[in-house]
Amino acid sequence: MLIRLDFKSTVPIYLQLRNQIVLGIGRGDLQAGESLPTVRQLAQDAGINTMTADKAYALLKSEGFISVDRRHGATVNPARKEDGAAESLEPQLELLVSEAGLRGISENEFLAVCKRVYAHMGGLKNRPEPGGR
Amino acid sequence: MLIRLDFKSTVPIYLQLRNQIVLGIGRGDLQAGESLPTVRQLAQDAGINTMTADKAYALLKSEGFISVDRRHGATVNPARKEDGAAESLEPQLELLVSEAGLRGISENEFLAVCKRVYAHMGGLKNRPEPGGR
DNA sequence: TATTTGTATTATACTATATAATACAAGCAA
DNA sequence: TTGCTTGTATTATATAGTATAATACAAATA
Repeated sequence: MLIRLDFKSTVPIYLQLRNQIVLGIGRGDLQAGESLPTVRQLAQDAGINTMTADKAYALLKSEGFISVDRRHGATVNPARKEDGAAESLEPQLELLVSEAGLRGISENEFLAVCKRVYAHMGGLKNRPEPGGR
Repeated sequence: MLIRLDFKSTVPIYLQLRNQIVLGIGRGDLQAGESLPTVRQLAQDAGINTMTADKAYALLKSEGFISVDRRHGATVNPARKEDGAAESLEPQLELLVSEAGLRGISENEFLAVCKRVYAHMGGLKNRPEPGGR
């Protein structure tokens, strides 16, 4: 998967890296169970320090999005239902909705954008059962 | 409007301040045309430095959300339609949707949360016409 | 005229971020 | 076993963002 970093951005590199990987999973570029490059490989490809790449992996690991195993390297975790996940979305959405409103975006427009985003994010289709092979 | 700051947070104070004001507008606590406290008043109320409060106002001003006039102080701008506003939402929503997906939230659940948020955000109801006094 | 306003300047301190240079134990391949 | 790669940790250093304090000033107000 191609990682693109913006060194001019105010967003820290390790966070950009983490976000790109999350987006990669959302888009379907990265599948559950798939291996991620080693921290050294990733750091070299992106032209950054090993510890910065490690920081991104550590964050993803702490969020439960990837598993790091010395034998298999880092692998993508399958989506798993977290308690109160929907509720924890609310604060972020409240801010986003408020900003959108100030920019003249109506509720219907907002929902339309959400649906449009889902339409081209093939990575997280509703999986029927986690047990399904 | 009550401003609540978390000094333990990694989110900078000036950003928390800016977000709280945006949320206040979204909720309806602050109406278009309404005056905001002076930077000195706000700084004193919140127990922070004047320049930190100023930084929040400067940001809100640069975003076009408030107007600062030496005669009337800072006032809330009415929502105005920006070109490409809906499109600029997409990157943020893509990330949020990806994160939600990884936390086991389906598209329908996500949309339900959006609607729930809109339901209790009275501040940005679809105004019929900007000219409608 | 005196006060309050937004805004700017300077200096200082703290923290987060990023890098470099190593180091080490666990696992793997020869 | 030996050598290599892995994730991870440590230490040191540099830079930038954030926050504060102490002033200052012109514009506007009372």
